[in-house]
Formats: sequence, C-alpha cells, structure tokens
Amino acid sequence: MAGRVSTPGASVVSRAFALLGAFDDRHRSLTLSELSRRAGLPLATTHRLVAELVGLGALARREPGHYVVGRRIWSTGLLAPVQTGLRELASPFLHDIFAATRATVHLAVREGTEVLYLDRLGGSESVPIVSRVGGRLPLHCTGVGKVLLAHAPHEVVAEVLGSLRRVTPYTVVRADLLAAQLERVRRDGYATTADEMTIGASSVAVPVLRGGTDVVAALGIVVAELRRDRQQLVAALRVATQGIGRVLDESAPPPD
Amino acid sequence: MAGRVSTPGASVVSRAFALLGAFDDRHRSLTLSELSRRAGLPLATTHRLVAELVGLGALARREPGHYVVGRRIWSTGLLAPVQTGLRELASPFLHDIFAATRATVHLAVREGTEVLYLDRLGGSESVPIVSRVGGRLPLHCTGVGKVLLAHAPHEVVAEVLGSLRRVTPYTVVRADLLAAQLERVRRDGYATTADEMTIGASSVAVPVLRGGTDVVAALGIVVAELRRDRQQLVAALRVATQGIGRVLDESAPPPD
DNA sequence: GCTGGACTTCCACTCAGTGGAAGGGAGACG
DNA sequence: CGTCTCCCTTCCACTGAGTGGAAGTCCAGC
Repeated sequence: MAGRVSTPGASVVSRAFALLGAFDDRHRSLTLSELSRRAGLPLATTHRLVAELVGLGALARREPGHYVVGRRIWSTGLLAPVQTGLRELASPFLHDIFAATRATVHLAVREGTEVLYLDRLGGSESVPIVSRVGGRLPLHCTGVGKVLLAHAPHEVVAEVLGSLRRVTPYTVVRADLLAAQLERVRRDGYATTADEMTIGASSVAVPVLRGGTDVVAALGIVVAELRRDRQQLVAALRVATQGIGRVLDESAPPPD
Repeated sequence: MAGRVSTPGASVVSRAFALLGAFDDRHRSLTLSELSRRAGLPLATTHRLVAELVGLGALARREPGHYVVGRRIWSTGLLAPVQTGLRELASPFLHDIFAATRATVHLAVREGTEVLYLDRLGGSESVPIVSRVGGRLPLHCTGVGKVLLAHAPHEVVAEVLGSLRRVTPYTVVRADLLAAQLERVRRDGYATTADEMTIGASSVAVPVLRGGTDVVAALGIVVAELRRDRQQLVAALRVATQGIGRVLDESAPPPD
C-alpha cells in the first residue's frame, strides 16, 4: 500500500483487525462511521476494508448501514483451543461449584493486561455481573484478575500498576496498596475483591496450576457479600482447581 | 503490495483470511508449511503473515512450529449475532425436543453452498454424528441441508446440483433425483435422509420460518432409523419451529 | 431549501507487500 | 559422518495494491 499514509507502520492486516476490534460487548452493531471512528481509520479506508471483510464473511451487514461480526469469524473462533482445551476440560468442575454455591462462577486467563473470561456459569438469580464469556475486564479490580496479576511477569505488573483506572469508589487505584495485595495473594493462594468492579458484588478467586507451579488460569466466584463464607468458598475453589490441574497434567505434560 | 505477485487480485486481507480458513475441524493445529499449502500461499508470504497474525492475537503458536486459532478470534466471534440472535432464542426449543426424543437435535443455516451448524444438542448416547457447532457440511446429504437447499435461490441450487459429492454409498448424487426430492420437501414441508452422510444415521428436518414465509434456518433431528416415528418427529419439530418463528417475529419484524 | 451527518466514488501517489533464492537446523538413512 | 530431505527463517529488488483527501450523493430534520 502506499500513498499519503496517515499512520505508517500499520499494515493492512492490522487495520482490518482494528475494525474487528471495534466491536465489543456494548457495540455489537456499528455503522460505517462508527467503525471508522472506533478503529481510528479514515472513512474512505474503512469503507473499502469493510466491503472486503463483508465479502470474506468476516463482517455482515444487517439493516442497511449496520455491520456486525460475521459468521465466519464465529465458526473459526470455535476452533480456538480455548474452546476445546481448558474450557471444556474445566467445565464439569465449574458445574460442581455452581451446584454447591448457586453463585456466579468464572474461569479466566490473562491476555496482555486484561482478564479474558473463558467461561461463566451463573443463574439469573445470581448477583448481576458485567463479565461475559469471551469478554475482557481490567486485571486490578476483579478477583480472577488479581490472581492472574499476582502471577504475571514483572513488566505486565508494572504496566498495570502504572495506570489503575477507577471503576467504582472502592476500586483500588493506589499502586502500593495493590502491590501489597498481590503479595498477599501469592502468600495466601487466593484473592478477594469487594465492590471494586461492581457495587454489591464481592469475589474470591484462586489460581489454576499446571504441573503444580504454572498459573495457567484463575477460577473465581462472585457473591453479594463475602463475610465468613470466605474460607469455605476458597476451599471449594481449591478442590475444583486441584481437579482441573490433575486433568491438565494428564492430558499434557507440565510445561507448555 | 506488489513485486512478483503470483495471484494478482488477491488482497493481503484475503490472504490473511485464507490462512484462518486453513483451519477446520480436522485441522485445529497446523505447521507453517501446512498453512502455506492449505492456504495456497508461498512459504515466505505465509511466514510473514502468520507472524503478523500471531502478533495481533488472531493466531497463537503452541509447541514450536504449531499454530492454532487465537483467542482474539474466539472472543470476537462470540460477538457475532448468531451467538446471541437465532441461536440463543431457539435454544429452549431445542432443549424441549431433545428432552422429548433424546436424539441429536440440530439448528442450521445455509452459508453459500454449505450447511452451517449453529447449535447442536445430543447426549453421548445419541447416534454418532460428524456435525459440530460452527462446522460446515454439504447441503445435499443432510436433513437440514436439503430443507435449506429446497428454499435456496436458483443459482445456489444449480451450483450444488452441478457437483454432488458422494459421501456414502447411499448419498444421492444424481441431480434429477435430488431435484425431485427438493420438490417434495417444498410440498411436504420436511426433508429426510437415510445413511446419506453417515451410515447408521437418518434424519428429518423442517424449515424455520420468519414472517410465515422466509426460511431463515432449519431444525433437524438425527436418529438411528426413521421407520414410522417420522410423522411424530415432524410434528415435534413443527411445534418447535412455530415457537421459534413466533419469537422471531416478535423480536424483529418479518423481512430482514 | 438548507444544513449536517452518513455513505460512496474517484484517482494520483507511493511504500507496504511480495516471493524467489539462499541460509540454517534437525532428523533419517545408508 | 556425509548426504538427503523437510521445515523454518531471513534477505531484498521490484512494483501494483492500498491509501486517503476531496468531491459527489443521499436522506432526515428543521
């Protein structure tokens, strides 16, 4: 490509994925100009790329002018190892926990500086939650996020601690406080939150270990209030993660 | 792009999606050279594009040299309307049928000249089947496929009839026979197959109508043998599709 | 009928993308 | 232990695919 390029270094492919990335949970349907704005691309460029993506089935146009993620992306995404690997294998254990507690259960991994939710179980009667399967949330204000952050590489921790966004009045935004919490998470083997992501929702989470050492995911539970259930919930989560860890080690040897 | 282009007319984006398209149910993990061969791209080009896709999270490399579909594609795919729309809305009806029959239930739409399976319910004790949620199969040898084909535009029918691949000894590969079957499907409102896709599996399927006329999907059921259950199964499927149709019409007005 | 916003088309410019070739590395065979 | 094979990675001269400002179209609201 060439011509008067506004942002040299950005490849066509990265532009195309910027368009796909413009969609999220709150924006499942976008117009051309919304796409253009959210992806940070000139309108003309957006127009051309979107037309191509529609042709490839990566996007679809619904009512005139409204674009949605296409079925091709959906069906290709179902081939991703998350779908079959960890997620499927952990599913029965999540069901056990859900059956025992009737609270919302989460399985999540770290993706860059965010939590990616692999699975979520929760009845309609559970605490209202913003998480969604396939959705991303900040690491610093969710239970599973704190667990994953506590076991993340230094540079990730540094980057996250460097920009702690306030979500509720109770979100921990002081880097030193959070660092101390992470230290405690590593020591105690579990993390908690209270009203830090959603008012009226508290959570506990524990790491899922492979080969007894590698933190490959986190398992968490969200309740209205923790009180003295905490230790029981941690115990229930640990039973599940031990089960998951065992199955993981059987299916594939410890290191990646 | 430029230089010595082997296939002028193919854009970078289409090449990138050719790589993603190289993955399917039987090939969830590919090496660089497999990707190159399956996508029909020169190795050097594949190498560069794959590296970029990995950087974007669209692909991931597992054991050295083995690539899989990335989590980014997975999570973006979950935003596709199939996931939330038809699929979610039809789900309770599929469960009803499954509960009543204990057989494998399918919800599918037509995508080009193939069936795309949106959902599938079936216990482990059901007939073994090759379908998979998000998977594609030929139109001419599946129950849902015949329904969708019977209501497809002429050019699609012509293309499919022009190349009928034999899957089992019982697959209908004569265009005139299949055309007659499609006529019967339109008249009777249901389609059947017997050992045409998988030996030992028969199916019945009916259309899902929106606004009473538009065939937007097909609902089917797979059993070991049809015999005289046929009419009962058709009746059960019709109850479900009427339910789905009603909900569809409520949520969005008849035409697209 | 005018104003603003959203979409579409056009086209001169140029650098991102191309892929053949050559280099490295691991395993199999004789 | 040399040779063969197969896979992955890097290099680089060439060029047309991709770019985006500008101008044109369409429609709704005032």
